[in-house]
Amino acid sequence: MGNETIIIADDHPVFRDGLRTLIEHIHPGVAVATADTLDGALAIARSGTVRPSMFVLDLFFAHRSIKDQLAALRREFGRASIVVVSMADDRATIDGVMACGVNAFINKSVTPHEIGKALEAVRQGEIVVKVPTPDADDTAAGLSERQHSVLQLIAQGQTNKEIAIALGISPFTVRIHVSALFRALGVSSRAAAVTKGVSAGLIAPAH
Amino acid sequence: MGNETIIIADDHPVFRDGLRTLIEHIHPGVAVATADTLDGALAIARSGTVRPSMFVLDLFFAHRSIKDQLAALRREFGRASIVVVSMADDRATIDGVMACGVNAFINKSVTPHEIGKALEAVRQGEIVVKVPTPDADDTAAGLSERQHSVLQLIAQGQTNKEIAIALGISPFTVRIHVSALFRALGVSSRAAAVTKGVSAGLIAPAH
DNA sequence: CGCACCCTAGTACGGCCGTACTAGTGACAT
DNA sequence: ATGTCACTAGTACGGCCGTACTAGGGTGCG
Repeated sequence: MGNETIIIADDHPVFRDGLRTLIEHIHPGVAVATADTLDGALAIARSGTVRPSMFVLDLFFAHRSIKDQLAALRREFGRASIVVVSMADDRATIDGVMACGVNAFINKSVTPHEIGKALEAVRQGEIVVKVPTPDADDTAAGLSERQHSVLQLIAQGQTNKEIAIALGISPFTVRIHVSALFRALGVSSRAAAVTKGVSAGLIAPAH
Repeated sequence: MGNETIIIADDHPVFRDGLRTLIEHIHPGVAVATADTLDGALAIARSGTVRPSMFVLDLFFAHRSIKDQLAALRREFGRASIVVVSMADDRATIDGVMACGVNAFINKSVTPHEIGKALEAVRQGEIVVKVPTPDADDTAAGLSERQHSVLQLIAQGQTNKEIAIALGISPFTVRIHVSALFRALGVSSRAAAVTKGVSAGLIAPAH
């Protein structure tokens, strides 16, 4: 039977151990390996005689997102489930991660019981997104879709002209969105908008 | 003997439980209570017959910092140790928290063993700052002190003129620092500098 | 239908931004 | 003492920013 192997990668030891205990409790019999880096997890995955059945990965390692490496991981371990856990709970981050072909996104504020249920659902083949406050569509606090896009591009340091090209609209229109965005956030500069956006969980310090 | 009470408050259940297990293991006999909000922790603290000997508090609850409430907590529970745990590890955040009169700041990436040692040291009356990479004085990656100050003020959305007033120097000099800062960060706009600073852990999305 | 809201586009204007120069001071190391 | 580096101050200039107007099209609601 249980030649299942689950690999956990998280650079927060307490959370990592908690996750391990949790999985070993709900899935007795499966082999659980842990690592504190994505590379460590990969080393374990490639060295084993059996391929891992599931990855449980933190999205951020030392402030760096592993989002760019998820697609490659998906290709290399086509049969394995990939579960991403993260502090983030904003729509943009979740969408970006799910678009990489992972099986689940679970916020770290979710209770162990809920995490267990989610992992079980993933094992059954389900695609799962689990956040503590289940509001899948409140993209932002009063921000329109366009304003949210503009905010993300502003956070990347793009000028109005560059944003216009990126969105395929006129620079004049971009200005409208920028002004409306500032009004919505209660700020009056790009820099302030970025900090406000980060602290409000609207955007993530990507890359 | 052990009429000691330790109260843990963290909105991440897995981490919270891990912390509880850790403390119960190294300090068998103490009463450990947990809450998922600061208010919950306060309710426990005020209702108990004995005053808690130690608080272990997450700095962020649902993106909101409890920094503003630390000083009041310090006043109300003068005899208790206050330990702040957080994802953050930047100098600005740590300094801000320590200035509130807490006994310790521990980053969540620190190993359970190190956390245990730190908590023990706090119980002995020590002031402890524990981060995974123990470099208490590399304020920033190549940024001078002035550049770091300027970056923080930029993140607050302040103009060069406002920064000049805040630092007591000429707006012209501020420009010099801004340009140098951009060069150091490899960006060319204030907004990009903020995201870069956040993702590099140089600044925290305060308030 | 009228109203609200979002997105679009443009003009005008004052102001701030960011860079490139020059130039002086103090600290610290070789 | 010579060089390096951080910090200070100023001038000049092109460009981008943010706001305030006008103005039209689309969608959904009562």
